[in-house]
Formats: sequence, structure tokens, C-alpha cells
Amino acid sequence: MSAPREPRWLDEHEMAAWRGFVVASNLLNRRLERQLKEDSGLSHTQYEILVHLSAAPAGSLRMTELAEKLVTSKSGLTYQVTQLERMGLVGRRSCPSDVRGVMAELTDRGREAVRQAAPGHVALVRELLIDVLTREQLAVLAEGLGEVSARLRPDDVP
Amino acid sequence: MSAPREPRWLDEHEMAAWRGFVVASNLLNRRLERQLKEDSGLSHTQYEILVHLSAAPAGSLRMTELAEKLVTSKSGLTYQVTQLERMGLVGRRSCPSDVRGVMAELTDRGREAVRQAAPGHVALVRELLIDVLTREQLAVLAEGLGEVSARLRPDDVP
DNA sequence: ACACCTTCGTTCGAATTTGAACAACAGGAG
DNA sequence: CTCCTGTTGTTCAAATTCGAACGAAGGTGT
Repeated sequence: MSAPREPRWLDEHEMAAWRGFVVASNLLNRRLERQLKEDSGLSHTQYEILVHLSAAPAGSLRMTELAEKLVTSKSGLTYQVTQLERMGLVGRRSCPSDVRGVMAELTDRGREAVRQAAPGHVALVRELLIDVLTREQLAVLAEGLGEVSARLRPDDVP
Repeated sequence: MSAPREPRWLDEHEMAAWRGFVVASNLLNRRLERQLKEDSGLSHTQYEILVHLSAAPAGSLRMTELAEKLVTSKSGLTYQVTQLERMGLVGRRSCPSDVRGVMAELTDRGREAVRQAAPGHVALVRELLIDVLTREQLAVLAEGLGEVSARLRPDDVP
């Protein structure tokens, strides 16, 4: 159980992939954040909350479930849902099957906000990522990162 | 110049790639953040500052240059460099060729901190990302995301 | 030398994020 | 039923992040 004295460092190609991932991720987040804020007054996190809710069966999801989909902390979600509640885009309901449970529910204004924000956001994602890559590259990205996510998900140990 | 009434939405594969990217990015950052903090008392940002400095010619870089490499805001870098300075891992020098300039410089203890933190970090990156993907997937990732980054870089308009 | 525009790094306030601690409840073993 | 363990969502303090505004200095054209 001792740490190796000389670990397997990343070779040139591996490093390129890793750096590319980190840099692209940061640059993309930056741009999307700005675009959403300027265009719709929403942060990326808030936008994603609305999107996940609008894709959910009844426009509502339990807090914990939503936090997992967003890959964020529970406390972070509580904060953002409160913000969205103040904006009138999301409401809180109590869960029928669990007294402890809280369901975040999309309001009509929330649904309208997604409809209004989505086109610009999608267009930018397309311009900055999707349309930059070939169909084959996209397929590899989806499969590879899907696998990475799948291996990471189970160990969601707090 | 009018916004399209019905934008080109993402099809199933495009959405899979985009979601995979976002989710993998969030999960990875979470894990790396925890590992670094627990293992070395450094945040991912702080670790990257140290790494970039240790890779630089004289163990030092100008603030703006460093901020660009890290893909972060100038004010964010100022804050983190101050933190690292308090830890004794980084020092500030004045730039010889520019009175306004400030050079962040790795101290001996800073160099030692990288040496100590790197193996664990690299091992986790390898375990969670590099070793999960095939050599071909890595190549595609590096090339694709490299291109994405390249297109994003120039428009680094604040 | 002068005015003008850009660049540099910091400061400031506001917003966000996180983990730990917490109280309330669910679910099962006995 | 009763105890015990795991979940659920929130609160709290602390840390981090960003953009805008700023003073100071560089660089250019005239």
C-alpha cells in the first residue's frame, strides 16, 4: 500500500488530452456564463436547473435528485432554487410520498424563461463545440466521456 | 440578422456529447478538488498555479500571462497568488522590463509542494480519465478539444 | 514634449459554492 | 411498538469567484 516512488507521468499525448479538456472546459464555461447572464439574466447553473425541470415528468423534481443531475452540492442547490424562487421561475412543493421531501417545480414563468433562453444558449454551444467537431469526434466524445462519467457516478461518496 | 424562430436543436448524439462533457467535467473537478485538498491542502486552482510556474523558464511568470494559462480572471489570480504567498509557496517580484509588471515566482517550498502533490494528482487523473479511454479516444479528445480551445482563445475579450 | 489610448495588477462589493452540523423523518431489525 | 441507522433539505461560516472601477505606467502619433 505504499505510494510508488516514481509514478506513471502523463506522456505528451495524454497531457495534451488532459490539458485540452481542462482548458476547453474553462473557456466554454466562461463564455456560456457570460452569454446566458447578458442574454437572459441567468447563470449557467440556474439555466440547467430550469432545463432539467422542464424535461422532468411533471416539471418537478426532488431536490436530491436534481442535485445529482446537476452534479452539485445539496446546499448549492438549495441556494440556487431559492434564487429562482425569488425570480418567480421555480416553486417549492412538499413531496407527497415523503414528508421530508421537497419538490422544485417549474412555474409558467419559468417555462417561459427556458423557452426564451434556450435558443441563444444552444446556438452558442453549437458554435463553440458541436459544429467545431466532426460527427466521428462527437461520437468518440460522447462514448468516452459517458464512460468516464459512469465510472465516476457510483462513487458519489460525500 | 434576426434570430431564427426555430433554432437547430441538438440531436440525440450531439446532446449526448454535450451532456457527457458537462457531467464528466463537473464530476472530475469535484473529485480532483477533494483529493488535492485532503492530500496536499491545495485547491485545484492553486495546484495549477504551482504547476505552471514550475514549468516556466525561471519558475516565474507575469500575472497576466499566468491568468491566461489558467483561464481565470485577473482578480481571481491576484487572490490565489496572495493565498499561496501566505503559505510561503509563491513570492511576488517586480518585473525588470515593466514597472507595472508583477512576477509570481515559485519558492523552494513551493517547488517542494508540487513535487509532493503531483504524484497523487496525476495518479487520479490517470485513473479517472486517461486510463479509462483508449489511445485512439485520447487522440481524438486532444485534437478535438485542442481545436475548440484554439477557436475560443483569440476571442478572449473581457 | 504632449495628449491619447491601452495594458497591468489590485481593490472592492456582490454573488456563488462548499462541507460540516443540524433537526426532522423514513425504514427496517428486533 | 422501539431503537437504530440512513436520508432529506436547510442553515451557517468560510472560501472562492467574478466584473467593474481604479491608479499607475507603457506606447504611439503628432
